[in-house]
Amino acid sequence: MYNYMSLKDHVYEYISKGIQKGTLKSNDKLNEQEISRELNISRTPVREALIQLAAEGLLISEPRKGFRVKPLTLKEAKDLYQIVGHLEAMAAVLALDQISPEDISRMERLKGDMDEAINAHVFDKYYKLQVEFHNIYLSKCGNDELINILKLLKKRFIRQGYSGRDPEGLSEIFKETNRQHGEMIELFKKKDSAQLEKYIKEVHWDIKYAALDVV
Amino acid sequence: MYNYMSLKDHVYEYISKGIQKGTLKSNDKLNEQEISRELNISRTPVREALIQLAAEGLLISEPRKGFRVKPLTLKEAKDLYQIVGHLEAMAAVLALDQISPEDISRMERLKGDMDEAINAHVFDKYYKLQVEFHNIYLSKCGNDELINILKLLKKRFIRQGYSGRDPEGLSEIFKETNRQHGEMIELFKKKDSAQLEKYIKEVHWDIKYAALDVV
DNA sequence: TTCCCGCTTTTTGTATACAATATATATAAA
DNA sequence: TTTATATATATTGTATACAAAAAGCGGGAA
Repeated sequence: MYNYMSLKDHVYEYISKGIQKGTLKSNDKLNEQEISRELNISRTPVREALIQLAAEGLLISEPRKGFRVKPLTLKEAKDLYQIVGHLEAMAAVLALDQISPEDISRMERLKGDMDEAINAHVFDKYYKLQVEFHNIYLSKCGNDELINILKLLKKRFIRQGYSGRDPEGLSEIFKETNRQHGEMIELFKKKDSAQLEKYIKEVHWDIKYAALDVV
Repeated sequence: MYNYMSLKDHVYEYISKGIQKGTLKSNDKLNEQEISRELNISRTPVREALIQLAAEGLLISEPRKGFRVKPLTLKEAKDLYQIVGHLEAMAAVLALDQISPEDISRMERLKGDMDEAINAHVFDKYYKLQVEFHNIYLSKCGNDELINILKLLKKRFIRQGYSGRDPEGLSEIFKETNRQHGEMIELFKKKDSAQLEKYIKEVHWDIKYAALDVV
């Protein structure tokens, strides 16, 4: 059996998705019994999932009170952005020697697709493409722990989709971030590691963008 | 009740310490029933602790097989060292403006104490002092998430004490790392952020030291 | 009203029970 | 002897049960 998923894992996905989609909001209480009723399972796997989610920073656990969705404050989002920026920069520098011409082409193609998505105002599509873009160099950095940590950290500030937000404002911001993707491609081509590191850290993951993820 | 600890938390500490002290070694199987017998509790809090430990990277979980102590390979230790190096460097730079003359004095005092500990071959003492030293600037970096992440990461490669290892070899290495602590103090004094970052990242957390933590 | 106290209900934390899978053992065939 | 197969045992995953603490509620006192 290849991808066996325990009930705990299902609950994990369920809550996780709820936080991302925005159905679960900051500070929302997670009632174990309620969840077990919703999924027609017992409380045991529910509690196990909640403990895991708390360990990963998505929930906070208050002894004898229960679990709540960890609120993402602006301060916390900025802190996370800063960390992610540093680690992404590190990954890019590590990947620099492993990036193939095909990787560069894929990045360029993705940049084009992203522009289309932005113009069409399909922001969830843009989001997915952007993940793919970053994953190209992450997957070549050679540091598996780094890849994992970044995945967990990013999970913490990606909440709810972009629906119901000002499309023009988002467009402007994403046009700029995608322009930055272009710059990054250039730096990869030039193999300018110092500039690449600085650019990713200080420009692309500038904490001013953190506000975007705070709900 | 201030520091309420659930049974789950006790198990967490128990296993956690076991890994650090070396009584639990890489790939050791964790039998839930056995642990619950040892601590005179039921399996429920045991499982909860194991899940949390797996989420934090200390254990690995194999579906329907159970939990094992995650082996720390040289590759993994190096990967973690590299990440910690980058994040420590980041923290130091962030802390630079917040470091007071008193902090510097404390660091200098600690450096002296560490030299004493090394000369007396009391390496566990050195270890504790060194943690305290690094915590001085970490606590002033202003990024709480960073502090947390570093704590978790370090937990993963600190295994078993230094007893039963060549004291002369350890002495030599620690003398050098403590000399580096001195260099760091100088850079803090000079407020030379670029050099400080580079030094911590490339010298103090050089991956060649990773081998020290692999058992 | 507002605050406080005691009672009831809910919810968490833990123990126990049981089903399903994995592991170990024994037996038989090559 | 080795390999394969059947059976017994141990272990995990999940459900249920229960005790202890927290939250909710109603009635009085200020």
